[in-house]
Amino acid sequence: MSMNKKLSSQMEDYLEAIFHLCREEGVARVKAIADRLEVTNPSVVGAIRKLKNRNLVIQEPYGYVRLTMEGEEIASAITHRHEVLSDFLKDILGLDHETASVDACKIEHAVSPETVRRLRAVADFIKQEPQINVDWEKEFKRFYREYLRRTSS
Amino acid sequence: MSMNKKLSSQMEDYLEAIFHLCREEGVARVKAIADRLEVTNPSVVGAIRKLKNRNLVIQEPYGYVRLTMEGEEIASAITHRHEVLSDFLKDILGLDHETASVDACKIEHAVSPETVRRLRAVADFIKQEPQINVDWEKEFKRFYREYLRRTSS
DNA sequence: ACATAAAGTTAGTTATAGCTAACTTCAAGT
DNA sequence: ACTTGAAGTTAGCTATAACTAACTTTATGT
Repeated sequence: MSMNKKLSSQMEDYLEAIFHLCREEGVARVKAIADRLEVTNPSVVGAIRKLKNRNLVIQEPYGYVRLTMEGEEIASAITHRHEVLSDFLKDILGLDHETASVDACKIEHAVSPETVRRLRAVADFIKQEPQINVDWEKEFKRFYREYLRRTSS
Repeated sequence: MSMNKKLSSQMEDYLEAIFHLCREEGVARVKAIADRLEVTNPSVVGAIRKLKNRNLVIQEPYGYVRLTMEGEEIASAITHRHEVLSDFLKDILGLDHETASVDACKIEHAVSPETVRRLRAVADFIKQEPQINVDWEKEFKRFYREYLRRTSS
């Protein structure tokens, strides 16, 4: 059903924000969405109108914003992508939490499902595989320090 | 000097296309850029006008398009990002060349320089580190097959 | 050399997505 | 109950980046 043209990265961001606000506060308000995404209220209103037309959100006039079942499905898929990416950036690349989350936000709109699956698998492989008997965090950190020294000179 | 507001991903794509065409054919033509990016001639003309205003390309009227020194620098940085990503997707995640290149094209506009450096370092680490005495391609492929079997059920 | 095709260009339209300013509705506080 | 401020909304503007249609310039084939 619901003829599904791909969502723009902006619309994905709105969906994701609404998803998290509903989790955290039970409900999403225009103002809260605007604050989270650092845009103005009118921008949020415009975005919600589009998402309503696609049957991804519901909103009683002047009131709460909630995800429809379909919106919920899409939003949790996006959130999953975000988490896989952010975990990979933290656990494998060793980025700090903040940088990992910011980078994941940008990348999450660009990666294919197949790449997400494989990124997750690589992270699991490195962490679980007994043949890789290396303290990844420690050893990669050491390697990366040396790597920077070599390439910056 | 050239006050450097960040380029949009579209402008990055144009620069990159011009860069490759100049490499491959010595020179870039509007038509060739349009074909490569699958857009129309007027779109290319508009993009070139913007890049000219930023002093990133030169074009004699009705003629060839070439990169300025500054354009060349930026374009090769973008190309480098693309190659690191595409290598990582191929060599570490095991994606086929085509998928890796397409995905790299989309991701390359989103990743921070720090993440690119670390992705490259991880690829080198896995390939070079003697402590990881694993035939990565073979072992990860095996792991991923099993991983898919587990998670799809 | 000249007609014709190909390439480049311009003008004008569309869609997305942001903004400000101005207005409406809702919720409190007194 | 009424005022006031916060939240939601609308209208209208801006910028980016694509498109088509129509025009100009350049290149080519006979």
